[in-house]
This record gives sequence, C-alpha cells and structure tokens, in this order.
Amino acid sequence: MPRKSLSSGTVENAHTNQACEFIRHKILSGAYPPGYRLKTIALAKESGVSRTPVREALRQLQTEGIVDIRPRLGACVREINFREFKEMCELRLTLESFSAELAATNHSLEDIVEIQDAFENMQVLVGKLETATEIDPLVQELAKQDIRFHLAILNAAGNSLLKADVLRLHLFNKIVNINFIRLNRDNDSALANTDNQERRRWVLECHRKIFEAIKARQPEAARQTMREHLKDIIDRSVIAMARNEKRFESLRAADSELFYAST
Amino acid sequence: MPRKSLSSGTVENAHTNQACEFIRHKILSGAYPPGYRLKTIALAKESGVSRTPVREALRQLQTEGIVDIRPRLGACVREINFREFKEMCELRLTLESFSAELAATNHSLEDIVEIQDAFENMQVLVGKLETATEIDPLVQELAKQDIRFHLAILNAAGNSLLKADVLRLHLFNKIVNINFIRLNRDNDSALANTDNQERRRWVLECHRKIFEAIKARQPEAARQTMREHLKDIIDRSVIAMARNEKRFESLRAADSELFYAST
DNA sequence: TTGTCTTATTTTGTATGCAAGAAAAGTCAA
DNA sequence: TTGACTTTTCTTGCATACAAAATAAGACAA
Repeated sequence: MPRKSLSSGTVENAHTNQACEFIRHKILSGAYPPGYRLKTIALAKESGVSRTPVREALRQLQTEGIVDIRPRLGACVREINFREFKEMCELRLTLESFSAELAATNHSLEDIVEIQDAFENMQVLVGKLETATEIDPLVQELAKQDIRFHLAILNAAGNSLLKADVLRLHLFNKIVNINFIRLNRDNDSALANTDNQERRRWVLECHRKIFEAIKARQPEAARQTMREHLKDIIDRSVIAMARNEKRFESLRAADSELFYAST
Repeated sequence: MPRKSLSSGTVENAHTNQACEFIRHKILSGAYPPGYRLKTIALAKESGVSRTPVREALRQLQTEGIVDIRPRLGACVREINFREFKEMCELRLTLESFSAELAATNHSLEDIVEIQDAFENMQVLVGKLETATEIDPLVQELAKQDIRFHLAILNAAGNSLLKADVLRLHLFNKIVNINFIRLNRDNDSALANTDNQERRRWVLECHRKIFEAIKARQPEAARQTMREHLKDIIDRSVIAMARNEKRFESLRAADSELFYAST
C-alpha cells in the first residue's frame, strides 16, 4: 500500500535538475558560448553534484536542442550555423502561426483574459516609454510581457506537443540572440532609442490585430497576422545576425537568399 | 596530437545504443505496451548491459517521445490518450504539409529521382496486387515504399529540424498503430481485401498529385494535396482507434469532435 | 626549427555500491 | 472478509571506481 503515493513533497531528481538548470543558465546567459566544451568533471564540480547527474542533465539539454553530444568526444554547447538558424526560423514561423490559428478556434475565456492582460500591459509600458528617461527597466518588463503574450496564445491553442516544440525553438533562438545578436546592441544604442520606440508601436499594433483575430474566433486572420508579425521579427534577427556573419564559419553565399524574404 | 582523430571505426556508446535499440524495438513491436513499467534492473538483464546505459537509453527514448519518465516512479512506455493522439495528428498534418510545400521549392534532381522511384515502385506493386493471390509480402513492400515516399519528400524539404520533428511524430504514431489499430486487422480482414485495393489506388492517386506538384515546383498545390492525403490517412486512424476506445481510459465525450473533421 | 613517434594525462563510457523513497507483503483489530 | 498500520523488499537516484578512448605533452631524429 502506498504511504502518500504521488505528488507528495518529494525532491524529484534533485541533483539532475540542479545540474540541468545550472548548465542551461550558463548557456542561455552566454557564459558558455556555442562550441564550448562541456566536460562532465568540471561541470560536476561547478554545479556541486557528481558526474552521473551531470551526464543525465546533458542528455536532457540535448533534447532541448541546446547541447550537442558526440560519442566519445563529449558534449558541447550547440553550434548554430546559418542554415540551422534559417531552418529554425522557418519552423517557428509555421508552428507559431498555426498556434494562433488553433488559439482562435480553441481558446477559453481564461485564455483570452491572459492574452488581453499581456497585451494591455504592453500598451501601458509603450505609453510610458514615450516620455520616460530611464527606459531600461521598462524595456525589460516589455520583453517579459511580450513573451507572456506569445505563451498565452500557445496555451490557448491547446496542443501540448505543439507548445513543447515551440518552446524548444525559443530556447534555440535564445542562444542565437545572446551570442550573435545582442552583441550589436551597444554599437547602435545611440540611434536605437527613437528608432525602437517606433518599432514598439508597430509590435503593439501587430499584437492588437492578432489578439482581436483570436478573440473574434477568426483562425485564418489569426494565422496571417501572426505570420506577418513573426516574419518581421525574424527578418530583423537575420539582419542583425548577418552583421555578425564573420562568426559563422559555415556561412555560404548560397545561403544568403532567405525563404521568408521571398514569400 | 590525434592519432586517427574523428570518424575512425570506433564503437560509439556501444552499450547505450544496444539498450536503446533493444527497448525501442520491444516498444515498437508491441511487446512492451503503453503503460508497461520499464525497470532498469530487468532491462539491464534482458539487454545484457548494466543499469547506467539503460538509464541513458531511457532518457534517449524519452526524447523520442515513446517513453515517459517520472522521477522516483520510474520509466514506462508512453501512454497515449485520445487528446494526445489528436494533438499529434494536428501537428503532423501541419508539419508534413509544410514539408511538401518546402520540397516543391527546395528539391534537387536527386530528391525528385528518389520520390519518383518510390512512387513508381508503389505503382507497380498496386498493379500486381490487382491479380495477386499471395498479397501479404506485396502489401508489406508497399508500406515500405510508402514510407520511403514520404521520407524522400521530407529530405527534399531540406530542413533537418523539421525532419527530426516529423520522424518523432511518426514514432509516436507507430505506438498507436501497433497497439490500438492493428488490433482490428484480424477482425475485418475478410472484407478488407477488395476494400483495400480500392484504397490503394486512391493513395496512389494522392501520391501522384503530390509528386507532380512538387516536381512542378508548385508549393501551394503540394501543400494542399499533401494535406488532403494525410487528412484521409489520419481520419482513418481515428476511426480505427475509436473502435478501440475502451482501451483509452482518458477518452471523454468532449474529445469526440475532431478538429480535422471540421476543417 | 619541424615532423613523427612514444608516453603521460585527461575524459568518456560503463559497472557497481549504497542510501532514500516507493511498492508490496505481512500483521492485526474490527 | 475488510481496512489501517507496520515491516520487508524492491527500485530509483546518486556517487564512485575502473577500463578504454581521446587529448596533450614529451622525446628524438631530421
């Protein structure tokens, strides 16, 4: 007979999770850049557990698509070349547009409330940013609500497999962002301010359209508006990334034409 | 200095792979049904390795989506309820349609040759089946070429992430097939023969349309024809599965309306 | 110096031991 | 018998030991 059975306050895989979060954080914060060799002994010491849970954590992170394990050669932070980046964007465009489409059909009242709340928070934040002097905390909060908006749609779609897939792509995308795109931020921060405010209004407008289409239960419109929104975001990522093309050893001339530029 | 460095004839993760293939085979052949408890000690004995590689194999299989690991409670063959099955079908429909669309744009000559070859083989086999008495080996070969056809399109799409995703869904689907659908085969094999031949011709016709759209570089047509083809396949799976609904403890009345029946 | 062979060190892959949690069996009152 | 409590057995999670492979360092001839 079970004592307390399931969902008692047990520590579940404590060490493996610990190692997993430790490594994931290091990767996503840019401390371990793409190609960084992830040696089990070092990681075990740094994260304070033994090699076994570290190995399991690495497998877990491989699943998440941010670590690459080659037998006998060990694990390293996933190297992302231009082709893979393009593939990731293609897939994300398709899956997230689809999630908007599904959300328009399947959403519950709570889903709508969540999406709307994220949207309205962004609206307020963008409003504040028109006149604010200390923009950094506002921008950070804006990014948070942006993610919340997209996540709420993903939840409203009601497909857990789809959600897991998209979240995986987001993680993948984060590595690109932290390592290849954020690098430019300092360079053009001078002109960014006014430029970005215009862009923020544009993003807000996109979100408004997407939200309304979902709320009105118009799947096709939701899909289209989400598609346009993401295409815009992705195109910008690509441009930013292209500036750092030197960092991509696998960049070939043939890869220059992007699929989303043609559609 | 490296001796022979990379890609020498090294045995890579021999034991883990061994355990992985052993377990995967058992699951996909139906020997370990959904919910089957996968105990490390037993698997270690059966597959002839120790517990460590078995654990790693289980993690691997979890990433493939066919095993479910709950901390402290151990691993078991993934239980698939109707909702998850529906989600899987939704996703597969979207992703494979997309792969046809991409294939129409990105295919190389070799891709077309491969797709065409699979198609023509199927054509010949269906022709033979019109008059054949011993149909089983022919049907088996037909299934093989069918998979080859879809795989060739996936390759032609030129997106490795997409491909990996779809292959994962196929694996997922295989579990459903072997455990919930194949069960019916014996029951209606009597009427199946003539019925199935009609269906084979229909599938062949679908493939022809898909192949031609891809070859002619018509992405939209390729997507649409692939979508219709898969919708047909999936709908049939659902019907077959519904016959065994008793086996799905999570089946709810609310789940009965299927998204693909409405579109 | 440079290139090649040999030796030493590091790191991975695997097996195994042990503690703590979960499942099963046993015990006993109603 | 049933139901709750206790005890036993089993299983997982983690640490560690060890062999084999890979990497790095050293030796030595040209």
